Amino acid sequence: MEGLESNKTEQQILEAAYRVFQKKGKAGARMQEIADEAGINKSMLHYYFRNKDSLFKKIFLQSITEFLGSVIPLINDQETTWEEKIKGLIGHYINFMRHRPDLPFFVMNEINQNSVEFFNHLNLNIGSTLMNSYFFIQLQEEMKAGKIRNLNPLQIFISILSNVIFPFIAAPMIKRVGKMSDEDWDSFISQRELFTSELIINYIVKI
Amino acid sequence: MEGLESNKTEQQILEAAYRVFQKKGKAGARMQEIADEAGINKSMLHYYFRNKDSLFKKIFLQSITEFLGSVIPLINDQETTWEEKIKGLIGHYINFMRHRPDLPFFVMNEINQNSVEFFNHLNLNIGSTLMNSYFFIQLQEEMKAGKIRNLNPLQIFISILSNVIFPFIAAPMIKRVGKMSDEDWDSFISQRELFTSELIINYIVKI
DNA sequence: GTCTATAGCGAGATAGAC
DNA sequence: GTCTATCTCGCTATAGAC
Repeated sequence: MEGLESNKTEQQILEAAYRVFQKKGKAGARMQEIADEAGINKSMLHYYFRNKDSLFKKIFLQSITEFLGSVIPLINDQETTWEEKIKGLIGHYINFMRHRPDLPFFVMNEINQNSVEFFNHLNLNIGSTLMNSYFFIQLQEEMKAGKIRNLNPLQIFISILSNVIFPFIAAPMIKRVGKMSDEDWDSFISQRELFTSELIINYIVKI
Repeated sequence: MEGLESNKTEQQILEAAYRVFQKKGKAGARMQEIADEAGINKSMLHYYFRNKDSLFKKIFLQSITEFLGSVIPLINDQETTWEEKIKGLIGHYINFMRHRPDLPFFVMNEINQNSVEFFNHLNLNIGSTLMNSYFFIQLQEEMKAGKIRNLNPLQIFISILSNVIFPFIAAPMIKRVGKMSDEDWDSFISQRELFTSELIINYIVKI
């Protein structure tokens, strides 16, 4: 029973820390705020996670894994065409960003802030995974066969991310510039999914 | 003479604050670090700018103006076609990001952190400027005439920004994934300029 | 495991000599 | 205008009772 209780507390802290760190960043987050958000005494944070740094590290690792890890099955799916993969990636990230609008910003911000060593240290071999992915192989084969435009697959992949993630990062600015209500924003994002799919695929296939 | 001296000191502080705030963000920046960067005694920061908040406000306002203001002449140029404007925008931002890779990230981060009121308070009427720009008018006319695809001009504009700015925001991640040296990165960015131009224009013109 | 009280320190801000 | 010394406060972290 004690074990369960402690797990519950620990879990509440983690969930609160997840929200606060992503919203405020490491430097801007306050241990007191995390404690309040969790409805738990501040000293419990230290009891379970020793200090701010190690709590942050846990959250950051979880965040970056969610952000990058979720695409791996998608890009290595043997059953889908490259075109379906592109649509799948765009749909996945639109959906992801709708639920966690702060996450990619948080991840990239902290990578920029903390030394690169820290980032290298948690060795997520995303690199080779992406460059050797079935998605990239498919694209290269189609290019060799002259069926699609001859392009750098990494540029294609970055374009997908750019078009879907950036709008969420710039959301406050876009809402203001476009004088959008929350419903306007929702439909803008729905439109964006289609827009991006067509934008990218159209460019790739045109000879 | 005194006036000149003080201006010089003030200027050095501003330049140092510009760099430090953009790199570390408001919460992460230290007054001591700004002073060191400027080669100037810490108390001088308070002498000239009263406190951290007001120094930050100055830098933020300058940053957001640089970021948004520089495009206004471009999108309202009466002498260029919509196609030239797109190429111009892409070229401008690639060049801009090369010299100030931290700026857009900084601006958008602080907009997210600080309350929206603060952002509203510095009323830069970018909104109506963009939506009523000559660029948007040109696009709408071409659409009405059936010469280009019928699209939301704001989606087009956001796509331009996304494809050019996001890669710089995600630079450390991209470099790592692509195992890039600094020269690799440079050529990736050069390639990106062409890629983005073709990507966008190709989609717009295809009937 | 959970709480209260408090130590310790870093950072922003000020006082005051020059 | 510029410097040194110092105040003050907020935040992380710990001690210790229960």
